Amino acid sequence: MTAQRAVILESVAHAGGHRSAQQVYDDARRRLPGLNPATVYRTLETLHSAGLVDLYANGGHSLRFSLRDAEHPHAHLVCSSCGRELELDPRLVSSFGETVERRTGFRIDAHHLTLRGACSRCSSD
Amino acid sequence: MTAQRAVILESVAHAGGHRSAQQVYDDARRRLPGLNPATVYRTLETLHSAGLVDLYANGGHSLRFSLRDAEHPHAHLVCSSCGRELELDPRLVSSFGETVERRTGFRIDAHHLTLRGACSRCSSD
DNA sequence: GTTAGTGCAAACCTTTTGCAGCTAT
DNA sequence: ATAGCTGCAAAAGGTTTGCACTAAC
Repeated sequence: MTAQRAVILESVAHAGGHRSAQQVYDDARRRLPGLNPATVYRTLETLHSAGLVDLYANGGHSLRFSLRDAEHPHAHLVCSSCGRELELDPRLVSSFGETVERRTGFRIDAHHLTLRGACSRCSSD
Repeated sequence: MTAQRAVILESVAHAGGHRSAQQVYDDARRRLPGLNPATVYRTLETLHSAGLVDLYANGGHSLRFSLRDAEHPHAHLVCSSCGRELELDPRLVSSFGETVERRTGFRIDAHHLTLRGACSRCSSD
């Protein structure tokens, strides 16, 4: 565990996670000047393989990273129109996941669950 | 409606949809040599605005396109391990969607619903 | 001395943009 | 003439790779 990794992991943990690589990079570099983007990506990949960090795609333009929290899987609701992101009650996610598994045998990875649609503000327009 | 658009639309419709821009491009160019990637993207955007084509992000590395089928929204279950794709009973999707909307005000776009996880075969390993 | 991690720069892939030419009204 | 599409080439944004250097066991 190097200084870079510690700083990067802290940055991911920061703000409850859900940060883009760019955000992690900016944040980490503030505390560790000279840090390189490649290091950020490589480290995030390493942390992901180690099961410490989740990654998912929020809309095709960048990867997102968050601390893994095995006890509390959650879904992301991404508004296609304004880009706002909300989190969905984990219980809703798990009960849906259980229903799907019962019916199809398919086990949804709740850590990667990203649902697109329209948030309350945008759908009322 | 130009020749390019017809060919691109056909390519999207092909194989039940869910194709990357690259797949659409390769397929369309086979029938219309000289076709340009920029034209594919611009046309897909146009078709999307016209409500003929859906687009969504599948895994962060490329956009996916499919024919819009307003009558039969469906979710896709993509196995992260073997790549197999299953379709999910639309009724499960809509009831989940209704619950989410009741609780959060967020209206999930069922046309863009792609869930990753492990299929029955792979999760029993 | 071997292995793992880092910085740097360059490559890469997907997507977007500027511009000139063409086609059909 | 005008407006809309297209091809081309170049740019843009995000991510990955090759390579040499350093630090740690």
